[in-house]
Amino acid sequence: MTTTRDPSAPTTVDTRDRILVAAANVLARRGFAEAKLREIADLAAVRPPAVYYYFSSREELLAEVLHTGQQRVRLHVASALAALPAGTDHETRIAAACAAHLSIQTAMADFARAVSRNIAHAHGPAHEQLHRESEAYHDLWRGLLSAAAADGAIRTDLDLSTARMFVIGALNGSTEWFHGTDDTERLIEQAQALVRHGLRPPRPTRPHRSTKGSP
Amino acid sequence: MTTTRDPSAPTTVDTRDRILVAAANVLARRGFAEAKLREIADLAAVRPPAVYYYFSSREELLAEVLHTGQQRVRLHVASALAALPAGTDHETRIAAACAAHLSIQTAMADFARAVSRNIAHAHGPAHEQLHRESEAYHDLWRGLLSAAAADGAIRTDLDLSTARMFVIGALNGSTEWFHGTDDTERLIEQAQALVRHGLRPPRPTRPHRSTKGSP
Amino acid sequence: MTTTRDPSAPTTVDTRDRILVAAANVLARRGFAEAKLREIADLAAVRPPAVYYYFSSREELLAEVLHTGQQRVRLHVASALAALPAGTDHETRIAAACAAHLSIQTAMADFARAVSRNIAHAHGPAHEQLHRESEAYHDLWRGLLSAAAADGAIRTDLDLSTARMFVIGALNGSTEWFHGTDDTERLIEQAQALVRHGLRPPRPTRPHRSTKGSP
Amino acid sequence: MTTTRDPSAPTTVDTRDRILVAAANVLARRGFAEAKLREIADLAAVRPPAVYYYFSSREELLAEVLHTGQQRVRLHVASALAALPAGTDHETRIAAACAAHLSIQTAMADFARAVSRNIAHAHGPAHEQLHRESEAYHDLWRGLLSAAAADGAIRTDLDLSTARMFVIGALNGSTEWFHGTDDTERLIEQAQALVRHGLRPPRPTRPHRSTKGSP
DNA sequence: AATGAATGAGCCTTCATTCAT
DNA sequence: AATGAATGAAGGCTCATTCAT
Repeated sequence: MTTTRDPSAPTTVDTRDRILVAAANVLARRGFAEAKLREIADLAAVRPPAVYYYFSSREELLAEVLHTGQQRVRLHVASALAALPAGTDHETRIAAACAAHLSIQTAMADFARAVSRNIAHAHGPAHEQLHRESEAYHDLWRGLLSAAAADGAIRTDLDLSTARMFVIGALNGSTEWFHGTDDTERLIEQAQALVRHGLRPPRPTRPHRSTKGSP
Repeated sequence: MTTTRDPSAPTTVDTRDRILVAAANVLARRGFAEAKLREIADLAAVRPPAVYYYFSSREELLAEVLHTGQQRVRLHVASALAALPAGTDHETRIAAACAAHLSIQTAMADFARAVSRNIAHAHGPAHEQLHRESEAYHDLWRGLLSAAAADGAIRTDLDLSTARMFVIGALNGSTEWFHGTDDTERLIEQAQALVRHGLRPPRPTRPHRSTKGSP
Repeated sequence: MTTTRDPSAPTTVDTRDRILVAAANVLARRGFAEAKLREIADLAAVRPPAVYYYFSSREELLAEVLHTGQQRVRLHVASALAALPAGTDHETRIAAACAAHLSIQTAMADFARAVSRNIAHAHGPAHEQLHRESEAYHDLWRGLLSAAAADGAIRTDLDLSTARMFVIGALNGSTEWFHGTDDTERLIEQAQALVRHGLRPPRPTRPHRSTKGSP
Repeated sequence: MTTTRDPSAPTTVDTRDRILVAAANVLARRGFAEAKLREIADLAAVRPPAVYYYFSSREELLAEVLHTGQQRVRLHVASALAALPAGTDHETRIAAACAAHLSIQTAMADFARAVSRNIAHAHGPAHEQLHRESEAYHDLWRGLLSAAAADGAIRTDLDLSTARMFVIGALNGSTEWFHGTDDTERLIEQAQALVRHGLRPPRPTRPHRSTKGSP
């Protein structure tokens, strides 16, 4: 009856990760309250009590999934923007942010879905952390858009806040209908096209050499 | 026997409705699995067993909330489109659909949120129904966009399916950040602007000669 | 929405009886704890609260079913014995008791089964009454057997108490396997044969000089 | 590590068995629907959820009690018959079956009562199993009686089916009135006497020429 | 490093019963 | 004479969590 483990099998570190990944999957599929420790443990090939060796509670495990999912997206987008050559025009920067968001979101689909499908119902201590991280991501976009607007790269009839919410909402929403098996490049192009034209002023932005050039 | 009703003496119809509305609220705030009958009953000012006088189970109650939420949006949008004068141009029709969607979504915020926050986790018999209704709504938009595209009212680089998903996703997503206390008219204008420019071809849509030839 | 009743329909008295008969049926089929007021009411074509117009509680209703079932058997057997000509021999009297028991038991199958299947689990105030009535029936048989024994009509190796329990047990047990559609006369003959030979002493009882002369 | 077990430290096996035995007792006393998990758990000295560690549901637990109760009786009677010397005469075989039945029934009184008092109300999946096991036991007796009848060891006026039902019914019925504190040997003798004479033909069974011819 | 055994807390659901009508 | 509406009480079951090992 002893469940001897293959010595060559994943070590401790792997187990913690297996549990985290399993939790992301279950959390995405079932939702917060329906993400049972039993199903997570099954998926991670351990018994439920094993979870408590790595996480102090179910709540903490799920919170880590959500936080990881959120943070990775923000960091990935931030990296992508940082990697752009200095002086890259606003439209391109925004497009790059879209691409990075969709790219990481697709690559970490379970984590991304875990976030988008459960953040609304988060409560307790985890809620604070999620809110902060979310705010950080929005700050990133806020900067992106206000810089663009300052350079006249966004139509003046648009409210930057509202536009930002719609754009991020559209990107996040794609986890619900876009699946990894589809063509991610194409998804990105479409999103970029919609966003670019949705925000772009009547006349193409002058390549930004400054604030406002005179005609 | 007076014509005025004693507000403290709810009738049958009121009770069922109170429970449904309460369920929508709790379902939106807590999520499917955390929508406890106890909280719903408290909100409806009845004792939990009373729910079973009107609904055969918690599951059925919540399913009705979701179905109602979905259906109302679709019917409202369909009505709005039907009310447009024959020959209305495509851009205007799409804008009207956006307006109707956001308008009803704001008016029935709890139901709308109950849907958008829980449809991903629906399972069992309810899932089927939700999927069907959702499909019907997408059919509506599919028709809207393909008719527009056929008349050259949508940029040719756009994939209609993907564009549709992004647009509907963005509209639905607004339940998460737009609150009834804000200015709904402004929200609608912003959404319409984003969608209009996001989809519109380089040159303004030919004035729609569409239906009837010009004199 | 008014459920007007056909004036020619059964009157009050009938309703009470319908409920009682329905209760016997449900009690026999489901058992005490599973005999739900709802099913009884359905069968009696009334709504559950109507039961309270005729009976003070579910408990009382079910108790009346059990008591009625028990009492009718005893009274029927007593009548049958009383109807025998004075001086009837013991074997014949016992056979007559068997016949009467099986006969009424078959005729009131639901009541009889309600009793035999539930008396063991009776508790509370009803238990007392059932026990008393049961005791009265056993007294009847006690008298029957001890009179027979006194006249040498029962084998001396038999313990009258034990024999009585076995005989009554066998008769009652037949409700479980004998159904009204079978041949009741044949059932009675078989039971009489078994009991007669089971109790009879090696040499046929001297006819007590009564009915039949010897060949 | 000592060979003596600490009575206050029940092992797994003990717990499951304690629960089963407790369930038999409660099932016998209260009946199927009134056999509350709480009372069973109390009797087994565990908390109610512990039951679910060993049984998948209350229904399954109770079903196992009933099945065990039925099966043990059949197996015990079958063993007893198998242990008889080849060529044992029919009357003796039938008497041995009666003895074995009453003996095991007394030894496992709670299980036996659980069966006899609840089998009539069994329903659902459990009913099937109970019916099959019951049928197997009746098959055993059917063989016993028809073999006897074939050798002229049973009165020809008896219907074997009906006789079998009365006999088994009488034996089973004794759980209701015979208690372990009474003299089981005496009970068996009485039952055997009743059955023997009830079935025996006018002239003693021809010795069946059984094992060894008389000198 | 991980588990078998067990439990406290809590929820859905059923049901007998009440009461105004 | 009978019912629609509603409820208090109670039970089965699930689940996160603990702890000795």
